[in-house]
Amino acid sequence: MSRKKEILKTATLLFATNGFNETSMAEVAKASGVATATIFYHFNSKDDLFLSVLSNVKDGILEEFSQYFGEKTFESGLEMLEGSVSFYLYLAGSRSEWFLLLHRYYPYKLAEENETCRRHLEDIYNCFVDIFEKALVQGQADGSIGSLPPRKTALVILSTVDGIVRFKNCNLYDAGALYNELIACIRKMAANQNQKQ
Amino acid sequence: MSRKKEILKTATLLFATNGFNETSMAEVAKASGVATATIFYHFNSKDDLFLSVLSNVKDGILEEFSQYFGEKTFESGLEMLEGSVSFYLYLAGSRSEWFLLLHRYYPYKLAEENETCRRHLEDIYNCFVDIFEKALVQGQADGSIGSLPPRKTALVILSTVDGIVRFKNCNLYDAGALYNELIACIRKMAANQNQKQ
DNA sequence: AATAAAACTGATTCATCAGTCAGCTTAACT
DNA sequence: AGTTAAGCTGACTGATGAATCAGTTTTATT
Repeated sequence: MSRKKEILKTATLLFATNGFNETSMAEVAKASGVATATIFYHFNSKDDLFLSVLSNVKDGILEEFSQYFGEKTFESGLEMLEGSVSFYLYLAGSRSEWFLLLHRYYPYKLAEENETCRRHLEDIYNCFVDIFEKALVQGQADGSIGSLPPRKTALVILSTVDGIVRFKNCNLYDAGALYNELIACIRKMAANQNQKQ
Repeated sequence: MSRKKEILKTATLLFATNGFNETSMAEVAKASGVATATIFYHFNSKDDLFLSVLSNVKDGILEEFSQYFGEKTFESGLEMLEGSVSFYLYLAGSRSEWFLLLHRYYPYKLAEENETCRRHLEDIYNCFVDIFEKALVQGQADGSIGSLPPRKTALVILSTVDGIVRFKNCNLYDAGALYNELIACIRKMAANQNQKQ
């Protein structure tokens, strides 16, 4: 792996686990096995490094989801919804550094003044909401999902799933222990209640 | 107001809006209209100041909820659940600094090594979950709420509501715009589906 | 082999910040 | 009025951290 990629990978992990302001460039350098000045050769500033990290995370998330939905087919919109939620939780476990990073405050703070950062975050969250929305719309077409506003309901579902991941990241409650109840709640919330399955 | 309380109030606001590590003691001092050394006269360290802030927030939250449930009575468990959710959202708006603080990462980081911090956070989240759980149990007794595990379902509901507040705090989506859908989702999720109202 | 460009680094700079301390001011009590 | 303690402060310290820069090493090209 090139030095630049090595630095990016290390920085992602450190920013995610310890936070942006809590991580010094010297730490990133040491953990990457390079001199501090080397980081500044590859990245203009600490913020620039952060934006590259975030861009990488975005690419990773979009890639993972497009791959999952490229391979998988679903019997109904409701199943697609459940699959999406499950995959979100799976990803939050296997690529926890991505979600830890997104559950810190720094990205959103930076987004207030930085167009690029704002766009990355929008892309990521639109990806999430779009997927849930698509499942809801498809479910309404095939009759597995009841009548409800798809975009806003997708946002409510995202906040539920995202909230559970946050609980895990903050050591408040284990996400795995809530998996069955989460799926049950989402099913009741979305399923077409006139048509018993 | 005593100087000490003035400092606490200012620190709460600054830690909430800018973050703990992003706020210097000099800033807190200036915004409180005292000398930096004065803060160290009243508080042993920056962490000690933070713990006092968190303790204050805890007292405020517990007080607000006990007051709300002391005044209000509900026709059914389902109505109590909806009332609780509404009050949570109302509080997250009127006392946004409390919830901003709780949506930062520092408290949870500190909780890993600090018993007092951990206890404060547990008290706060137990307060939230207990309220939702109590509503669910009551609703199951009066028939307004269906059969579901109350504690875990309460946690799922908390993550939904908390997730929506986080979206608002991160400027991702307006909580108010999702209010109706949130209530609708929670109703479908919890309501006794055999007994149409 | 010579040359140029790219990659990398040690040493340094300048700013910031948590925390200290010696001494000053105010309030309370006798 | 005198005494004491609590409240408060300006000036300082030592540590840390982002960023710079002059110079060295490596790589690619001719």
